Order: sequence, then C-alpha cells, then structure tokens
Amino acid sequence: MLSQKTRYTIRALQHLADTVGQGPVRLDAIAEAQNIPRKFLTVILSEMVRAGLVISHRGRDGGYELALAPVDIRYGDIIRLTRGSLALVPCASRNAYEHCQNCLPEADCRLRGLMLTLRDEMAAMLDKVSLADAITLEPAFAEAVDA
Amino acid sequence: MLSQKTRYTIRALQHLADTVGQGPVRLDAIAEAQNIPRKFLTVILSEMVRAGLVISHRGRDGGYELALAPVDIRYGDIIRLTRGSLALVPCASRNAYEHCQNCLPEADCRLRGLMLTLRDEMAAMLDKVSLADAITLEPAFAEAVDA
DNA sequence: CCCTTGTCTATACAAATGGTAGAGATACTA
DNA sequence: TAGTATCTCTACCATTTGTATAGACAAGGG
Repeated sequence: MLSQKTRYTIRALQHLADTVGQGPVRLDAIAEAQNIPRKFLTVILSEMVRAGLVISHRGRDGGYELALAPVDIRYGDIIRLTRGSLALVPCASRNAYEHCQNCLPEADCRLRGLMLTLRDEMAAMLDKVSLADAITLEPAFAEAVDA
Repeated sequence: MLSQKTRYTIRALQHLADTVGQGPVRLDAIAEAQNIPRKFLTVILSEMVRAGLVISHRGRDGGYELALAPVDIRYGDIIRLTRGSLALVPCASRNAYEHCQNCLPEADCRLRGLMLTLRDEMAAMLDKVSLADAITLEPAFAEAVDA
C-alpha cells in the first residue's frame, strides 16, 4: 500500500501541476483544495522542496510551484522518492536494493524472481504517466473476476 | 511492500508445493528449510489451514500438505489472502474496497484512476503464475534505468 | 518594522508488525 | 492406557512505522 503521506504528496503535486502558470500557490490553498491536514502538508512540501521537485517563495504572495514541467514528473518518480522503491520486496528494488531478512540465498528465491518481474511491469506503467497526463478515471475491468 | 509474514507464507507454500506427493511435511522441516522462525510459522500455517489452502495432520508422521494442486494456487490468491488486496490504495481494491480517508470525491481522484489501472495490470500478472510454475530468477531489465 | 508565509526540530500517539509463551487438543504406537 | 510427537489456539509483548501537531524561527515585501 502507498502510505497516506505518499498519497497526499501525489495529490499536492497534481494540484501544483493543475495550476501551472498561475504563480505560487499558498499552502493553505492546497491543503483546503486537496483535503490534507495543514501542518502535515508543511512537512510534505518541505520535503518536496528539498528533493527539488517544488520551489517555494516566502513572504507576501508566497507559496509553492513546480520546479519542473508537469510532463517531466512521472508517477514512478514520485513513488520512488517518497517510498524509496516501487518493488514489493526490498531485494527486488532496482533503485534501493536491500537484502531481505530471513530469506533464502537470492539466487534460489522464486519470490524474488517473481517480484523483479512485477517491479519491472509496474515501473513500465508508472513511468509512462506524468503529472501532465489525464487519467482514465474508471478503467475497464481487465480480467475476469473468477475465483 | 509485502510484509515479512506474507513473504514467509509464500515461501512456506512453495515448499509444500515442491514436496507434493511426499506425504505431510513437519513444521520444523519447513521452518528450517525456508529459514522462518518456528513459532511464527505455527501462526502462519494455522491461518493457511483455516483459509483452506493447507491440510494438517497431527501426531506421529503428521505435518502439513497443500489442500489444492499447486497449479490451482496462484500468487494473486495468496497475496489477496494475506494482505487483503493487491491494490496500492484501499479505494482501488476490486476485492476489499475501502474508502480512503481525507480523499477527494472518488469520481475526481486521478490517483484512484491510475491505481485502478495498475491494480488490474498487477492482478493480470500475478494470477497467471501459480505455485506449479517455474519462475525466471533474474528477468531482463525491461526498461532503461534513466532518471 | 511588521505582516505574511514558509522552515525546522521535536514530540505525541496510535496502529501495525514481528515474534514469543505456554497450555491444550489429537493421533499414532506400544 | 500411557506416552510421545505433532499441530492449535489465545494471549501477550516489544519495536517500528505512520500520522499528525506544536511552536519557535527565518525570510521576503511593503
């Protein structure tokens, strides 16, 4: 699961993407529009500033804006940034590899093999979609629901 | 991420799949071969018995064996069972839907739209692979590593 | 100078996670 | 029927993680 914080982060960035060209957006405006606790959002946005995705302006008429064009911020990037990795197990991360505790030798671990493949598929999809993209709000249910 | 418990569960079931036809496997044998804490494994296997995936036998020469043929236990099933859902956000679960806290109206939530699509892709893949399948241990790196 | 707005560090608190303890229930075997 | 091997169940605990807040501070603009 994505943590609540990651979800807030994504929604905040989407908000900034949607208001590109309108100057800095105040924290309170984002918090209200996106239904994110104000104080928590300060933490989140500060991290985004430090990470270089967002630029902040202090003082009157201050606020936040994206540091990059929306098309250059892909969902895969955001999730890697906030969560460390796309993978479902630490040892299947291409990006933030970590040895699993209490595991088998990796060369023998079928779970790892499977999770590597899955990670690659997830990455392929999440790196195709950026903050500039419209998103199908209710995709067709790809597979049958049997079993 | 998959929890440690989910990973242990999968490895335990793989072990049982690999020993099909050899009679019940004792808990200690599984714990040792799969490097899983013994006491924790008792909890895990009891749950699998209750869930109907595993059959247990007590007394001398007792142990555990799969209740179904390996080919009928798909990774998707196991993850749904132990984790509740394949989805990365509660509101994108086909199986264990839950409303997200502090969210926007769902009809407007682009994150939800994206996560529904992703869930469907993950499900399609994880429901193709069962405990009977060999798994590529180190798949080709599908996408470039740029950015 | 003062108001507005962002920054930073420390905390509080709740929930989930990983793991253990130990008494009990069955089943086989002698 | 005793005895031993094996799984079963409830409760419990410690640690980590996740969510959120408090409050003092820094900086920009008029």
